[in-house]
Amino acid sequence: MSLEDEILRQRLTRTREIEALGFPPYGHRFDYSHTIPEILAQWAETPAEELDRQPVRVRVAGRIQTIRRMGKAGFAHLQQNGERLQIYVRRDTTPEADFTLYKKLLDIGDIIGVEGRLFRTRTGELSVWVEKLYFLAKTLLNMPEKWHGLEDVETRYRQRYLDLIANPEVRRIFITRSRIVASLRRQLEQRGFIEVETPMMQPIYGGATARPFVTHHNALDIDLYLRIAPELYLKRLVVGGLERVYEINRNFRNEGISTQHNPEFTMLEFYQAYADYNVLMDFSCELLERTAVDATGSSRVVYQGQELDFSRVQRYRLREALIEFWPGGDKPRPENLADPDWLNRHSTKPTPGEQLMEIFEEKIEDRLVQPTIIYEYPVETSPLSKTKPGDPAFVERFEIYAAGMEIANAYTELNDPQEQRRRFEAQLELRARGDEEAHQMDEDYLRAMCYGLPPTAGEGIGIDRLAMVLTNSKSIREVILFPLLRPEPPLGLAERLRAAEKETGG
RNA sequence: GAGCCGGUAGCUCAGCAGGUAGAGCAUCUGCCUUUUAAGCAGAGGGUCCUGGGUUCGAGUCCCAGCCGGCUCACCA
Repeated sequence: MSLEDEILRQRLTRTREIEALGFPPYGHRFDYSHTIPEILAQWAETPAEELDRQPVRVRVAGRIQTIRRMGKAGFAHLQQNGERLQIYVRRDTTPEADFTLYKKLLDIGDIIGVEGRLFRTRTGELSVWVEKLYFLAKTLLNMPEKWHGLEDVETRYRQRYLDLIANPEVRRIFITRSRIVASLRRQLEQRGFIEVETPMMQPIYGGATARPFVTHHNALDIDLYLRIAPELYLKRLVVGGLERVYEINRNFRNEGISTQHNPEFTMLEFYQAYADYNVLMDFSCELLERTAVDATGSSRVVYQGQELDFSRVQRYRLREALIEFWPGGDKPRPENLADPDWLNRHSTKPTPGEQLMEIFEEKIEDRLVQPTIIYEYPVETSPLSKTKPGDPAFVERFEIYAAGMEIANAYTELNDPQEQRRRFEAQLELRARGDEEAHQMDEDYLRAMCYGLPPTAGEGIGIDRLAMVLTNSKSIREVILFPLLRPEPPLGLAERLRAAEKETGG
C-alpha cells in the first residue's frame, strides 16, 4: 500500500476514534475569545509572574503546525492568520478524554480549539496551558514539510491553500494586494468616483489591442467575446452623465503567458469628465504614492534590490525619454526622432509613430526602473486618444512605468465622433491587412459619442503589476491566487477515499 | 512559438564511473510532565514523469513525448 493510502486509512480510523471519545470529528461553531495574532500582540510583553498572579483565560482556534508529545504532557503550535501560538497539554490538568485526544489522535494539520490560561514557559514563550480541547476538523493528507515549506512552484499554484498554510510570506503578498485595491477604492470614492460593473461578455471587443477569448450564448445563439478592456462601456456611462466612474475587474486577453502576463488580469479603469491628461498625471502621482503607503507603510519600496520612490514620480515626453534613457553611445538627437532615415534604421514598422513606439519599447522600457510618467504618444498607436493641439501626430496620452514594466496607461479621450469614425476606419484597414489585434468598428459606441461625450480623461492601472512592484514579486503568478495552468490529469482521489472508507468500516 | 534548466518517498533534496534506490522532516510502535528543527530506540513507505532504444544490466546514456520554471518573441 502506498504511504498516502496508508495515511488515509490511519486518519479515517482516527476520525472514528475521535468520535468514539465523544468529540465530533468535524466540529461546528467555535467562539474564540481572541485570534492568535491578537493574543501575541496583547500579551507580548506581559511577564510570567503577572500572568500567574492575574490569570488570563483564553479560547483560541487554529491549525496544528507542530506537535511535541512527551509521556504525560506535551506542546503544540497552533497557527491562525499567519501567526502561531504554543499550547501546553498536561495529563493532570486536562480531562482524560481531552488528553487521550491530544496524545493519540491529533495530527499536524488538524484544526482544533483550546481553552485555558496564558503562561510563559521556562524559555519565556507565551503559551496556553490547556484545560479543555475541542476538535474542529481532521486533515486526511500529509502536510508539507515544516522547515522548507512548500517550494515546488507548480504545486504552490495548483494547491494555493497549501502554499498559504506553509509559506507565511505568500499570505502577506495577498494581504498587501488586498490593501492596494482597498486603498485605490478609498481614494477614488473620496474624490467622488462611483464604482460600476460593465459587461465582461461583449458582442464587439474593443478598448485595447489584443486577441480575445470567444464564447457562445446558446439561447441567443451568438458568439460573445470576453472583454479585453471595459473602456468603451465606461465612456458610454460618461455620456450618460456618470461623470466620475471606475471599475476594478478582470480583463481577458488570449495571448502568451509570461512572468508579466496572465490571460486574465485585473485592471482599474477610471474616467473623469471635464479633465484632461494633465489632471490625471497629477492625480496618478498622488494615487500611487498613497497606495504605496497604505499597502506597504512607505512610499519607498524595494523591488529586486532597488529602492523605488513613489513620492517623486519623474515625467518625460516619450521623445525626451528616448534620448534621456538611450542605452549605449549612439544617443539620438531630437531631430533624429523626426527623421525617416534614422527611424528606418532602427525599426521595421511602416509609420513614424509605430517606429517611435517600437524603438521605445525595445530600448527604453526596461530601463524605466523608478516610477516614471512617459507622455505624448504617436497618434497611430492610440486610436481612442485626443490629439495634441497644434501637433496632430501626437496624442495627449501618458503611461506610467515602474521596475521596467508598464503599470498604467491614460489619455485625454477622443470625443469627436467624426474623428473617432476615421480612426476606426484606419483600424479596419489594418484588420483587412491581417492585423488580428486592430480595433473593431463599434457603431454603438460611435452613436453614444454622437450624443456628446464631454471632454474626459481616463486611465487604466494594471493591478497585478502594481501588486508585483509593491510586494517585490518577480512573477505575476506570485500575485494572482490561482494563475492559469494546464489542467492536471485525474487525481483518482474520490476512488481512493471510497476504498479507504470501505476498509475502515465507514 | 524558440532556447536553457528541471521532474527520485507526503515534503525538501542527494544519488551521474551504468551494477539490488538514500537522507532529513513527516508516518507507525515503544520510552519520556516546560519542549520548541524536542530527544532516544525500532519499523514501514518508491510506476526514480511517460514511452521507446542502447546494454548482460538504465534513476543514471540516447530518442520522442508530457508537465513545470527561467529567458526571448507577442502583449498590459
